[in-house]
Amino acid sequence: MRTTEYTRDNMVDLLRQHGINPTHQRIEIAHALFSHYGHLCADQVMAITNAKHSETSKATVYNTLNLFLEKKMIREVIVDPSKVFYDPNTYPHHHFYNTATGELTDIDVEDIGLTGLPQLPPGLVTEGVDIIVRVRPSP
Amino acid sequence: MRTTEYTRDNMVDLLRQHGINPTHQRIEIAHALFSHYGHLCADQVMAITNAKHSETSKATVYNTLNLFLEKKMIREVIVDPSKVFYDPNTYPHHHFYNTATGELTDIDVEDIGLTGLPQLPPGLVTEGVDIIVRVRPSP
DNA sequence: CCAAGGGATTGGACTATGTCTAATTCTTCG
DNA sequence: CGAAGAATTAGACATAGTCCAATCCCTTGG
Repeated sequence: MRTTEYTRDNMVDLLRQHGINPTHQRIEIAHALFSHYGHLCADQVMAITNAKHSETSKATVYNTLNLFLEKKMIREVIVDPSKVFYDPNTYPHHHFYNTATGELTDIDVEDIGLTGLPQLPPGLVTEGVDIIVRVRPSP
Repeated sequence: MRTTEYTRDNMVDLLRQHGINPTHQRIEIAHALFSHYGHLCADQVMAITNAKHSETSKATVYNTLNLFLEKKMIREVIVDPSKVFYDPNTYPHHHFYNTATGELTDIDVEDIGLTGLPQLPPGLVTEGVDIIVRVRPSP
């Protein structure tokens, strides 16, 4: 578990560590993602970065999120057909997804035991395993 | 594993078993899903049902797929941010997802051992557990 | 300091998936 | 037959995300 504070200076370092040129917009977007440690979607990221003064366009938000993904600085979580969540936690873990509220909660990878994955067809390699536990309020 | 043939007559029975009034369009859509045993998305379903004569509108395709989901006659698989796959196999199982080709392959639930799911916060119940193994061609 | 070049950002048009609505058609049944 | 209710429809609409050409900005060399 990370204990770093998510200052803008630390964001600059983080970006550099991932080979990303730290620009104003990228710093703000990284800060939004990491300081609201959680699971934001693109429009939430945009709302947060533009809360005070509108300074980042939709195109840049999407460009930047995709750049972060490519450089593996963040991860995407696909649980809702209508939008992608971006997860600043790249340490292996899984998720509870509350289908009523849309809330995502982490499950530590240590907490789940997974055995007996079938062999892959030849010529394929595993990119990752996502476990999503869909939950809802009891009736 | 089902061995039934997916004739239109059998589709009528299947619809009735799920409390769905079997209309022409619903029979065709069920037939498309079950005879192409696999994982289709809405536009593929529409293309198949309208292959010979165009007789089913986009609205009906979506209405019907959502009705089938509601009645638990099929399942949705959310792995691609841009579209939903519909899965006629409602027996518990998981998926390989080939991120390069978009291909989905079933993993029998018996083949995977899953232990130690963390306790749910009170007031929540589990709807289901989806395991997605993302794979890609080895480089 | 200035100018050039290249990367970053931008508005806005565009695409694709999916939803909504009001009008129409189909089916059922007295 | 005729009324009522269910199903279907075309097309407008909503929304997430992509694309592109124009502009901006930052760095570097002279």
